[in-house]
Amino acid sequence: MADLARQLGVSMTTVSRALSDHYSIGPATKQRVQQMARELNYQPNQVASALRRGQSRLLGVVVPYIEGRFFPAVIQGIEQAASRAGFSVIVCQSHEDEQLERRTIDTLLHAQVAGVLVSLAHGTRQLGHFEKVRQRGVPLVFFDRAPTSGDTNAVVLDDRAGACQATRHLLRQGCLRIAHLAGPQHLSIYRERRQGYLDALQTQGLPTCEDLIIYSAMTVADGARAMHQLLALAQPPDAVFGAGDSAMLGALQAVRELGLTVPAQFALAGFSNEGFTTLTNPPLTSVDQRCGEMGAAAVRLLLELATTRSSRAAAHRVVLQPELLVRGSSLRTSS
Amino acid sequence: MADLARQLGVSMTTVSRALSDHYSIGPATKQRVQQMARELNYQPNQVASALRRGQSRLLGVVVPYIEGRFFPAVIQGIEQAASRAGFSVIVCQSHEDEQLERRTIDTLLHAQVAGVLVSLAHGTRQLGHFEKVRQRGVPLVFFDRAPTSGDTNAVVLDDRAGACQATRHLLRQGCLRIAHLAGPQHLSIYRERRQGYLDALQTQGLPTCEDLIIYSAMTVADGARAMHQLLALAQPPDAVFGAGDSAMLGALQAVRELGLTVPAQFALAGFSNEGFTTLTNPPLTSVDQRCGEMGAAAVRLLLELATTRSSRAAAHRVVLQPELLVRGSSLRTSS
DNA sequence: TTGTACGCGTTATCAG
DNA sequence: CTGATAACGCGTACAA
Repeated sequence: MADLARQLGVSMTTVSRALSDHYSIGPATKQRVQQMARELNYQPNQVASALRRGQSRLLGVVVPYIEGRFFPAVIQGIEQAASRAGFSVIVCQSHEDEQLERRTIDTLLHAQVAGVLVSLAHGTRQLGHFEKVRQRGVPLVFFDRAPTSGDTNAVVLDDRAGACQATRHLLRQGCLRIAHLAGPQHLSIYRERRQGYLDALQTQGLPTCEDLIIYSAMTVADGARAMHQLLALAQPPDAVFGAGDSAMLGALQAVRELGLTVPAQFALAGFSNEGFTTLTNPPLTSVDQRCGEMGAAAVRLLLELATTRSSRAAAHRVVLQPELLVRGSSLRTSS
Repeated sequence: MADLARQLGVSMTTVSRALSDHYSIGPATKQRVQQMARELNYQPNQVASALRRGQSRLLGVVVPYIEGRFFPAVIQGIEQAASRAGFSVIVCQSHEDEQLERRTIDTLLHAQVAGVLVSLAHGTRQLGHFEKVRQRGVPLVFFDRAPTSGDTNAVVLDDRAGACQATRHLLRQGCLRIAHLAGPQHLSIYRERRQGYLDALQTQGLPTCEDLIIYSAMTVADGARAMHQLLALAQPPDAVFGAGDSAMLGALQAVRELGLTVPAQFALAGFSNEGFTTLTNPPLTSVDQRCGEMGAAAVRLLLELATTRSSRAAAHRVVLQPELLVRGSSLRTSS
């Protein structure tokens, strides 16, 4: 920067201001400085800048893990939105461990990140480390897995609406008795999805029957097992909505092995739009979680907070509507 | 830090040195300082440290994309190894675009990363941006997709050996005529895998037949199509080794629809150990790419370079051996 | 509108 | 073994 100033016969202050587009610099000077900066291929030292301002152009992201489809896709969205705004992204994993989560938050704060995006580990109970973030004035946004207490900024999915949509779709396809594969009910996403399923039945004035709801850990094997159980009932269902795609994969395999044709005799719809849903035969109808949009929305919210920091206004909570992707496992040609 | 020094009645210099375990500090003093640091919950400002030393505790990672199974798994390995060594990780995507790749490298250099790990975008031809990294004295390691010119540090997989291993496994299972689903031959990984397949046949003294090799883009549909073609031959094969798992998924579906039992009448083995390989029926035998080990090895190599920077010794090239995971699609009970 | 001077929190250098 | 001091590169209050 000193070189630049000398070459132009101005002070470093002027250079600094011209490059950061400060208002008190004449347009002519600005032009000259920026021109020369390009010529000399000047690269501002972001570390020095971060030290001086106490804040970098880095966003920290904490996720439970980065395998599977969901989190990479969200990170993808975060990355894109961030880079558009001139930020880079540090990704850390909590491995579903509260202790590690606490440590990664520390790491990020030390790196002077300009903001933190978090999806909670399942085990997390104490939220003290996030309080610390707030105290340092670093904006904080949760996505997907947010604390239930309402005074936090978060971007979440409307699981209930998605489940309702999927179930109603099955009804519209002419299904009369729809079963549900439910996940562990201590996780809110699975509670919500079950509730959405019930909503859909109730708005149609249909009876809900606990025999048609099977609870499990939602593995492939669980899904297959559940179908064997359901199809052995006196009044077996003619469709199933599952709260996760893996279980639905097992369900699909089981249904076909039991000799039913899909979707004519039995229809299926899942949740999450996993990668393999398009690979099965027939492909699985599923509820997409809008991963990319979620990431983008989280960044937007974060940057908004960063600029209007003063306003201690009520916490924002963005609720994304999922999208039902209808595929062969539920689409009857008649409709 | 000033507080710390005052409380202990020593200088900041001493504190700094004690905390970084400098040799010229008495063990007793070290103890006292570190004790007090813990008590006051002192957190060194990494940004200031980075500014002063011209190097941070950040590693930059550039990958083409983070969707799918492979790269997240490698990043996982990188993250783990890095955090063990006290480094954090910035992940950037090149989106298979040379221009973007160049820009991410700049971003990382500005962030003063201590090292850079790169998996090349497919389109990259000019390697000038990497030369720049070297000039700044920042250690650079490629993983998986490395430049062909030999003077670079890289961790790669022995695709040829993996393919050979898989093919030999099929031979040992009693298969006599093994076909191959090959990928685009302008990509070295697919060339290598084809070669490994040929190696296996040749070492067994078996003839190789171009009719049994089908070239495609390796999609699910390609795999199915290929099987229809192969099984219509006058002398159809009794097994197939595919250079990618997606194609093998299509192949498996096609084979079963044509009425053959797997693995008794027809055996299959794929490459990459994708997530869905355990979900098919029967599960797919596949060659695992040791993603985690690759990440860890890359970090190890990088840190090694960082310490022995002076030595302009020959570039290291670590070649990882893949691991064949035998599953139901190729395992005959007789064996 | 521009320039001067100081400080952000560390660490390297040199002197004790 | 320890301490004083300068410097890393930038942003900003204040003076001109």
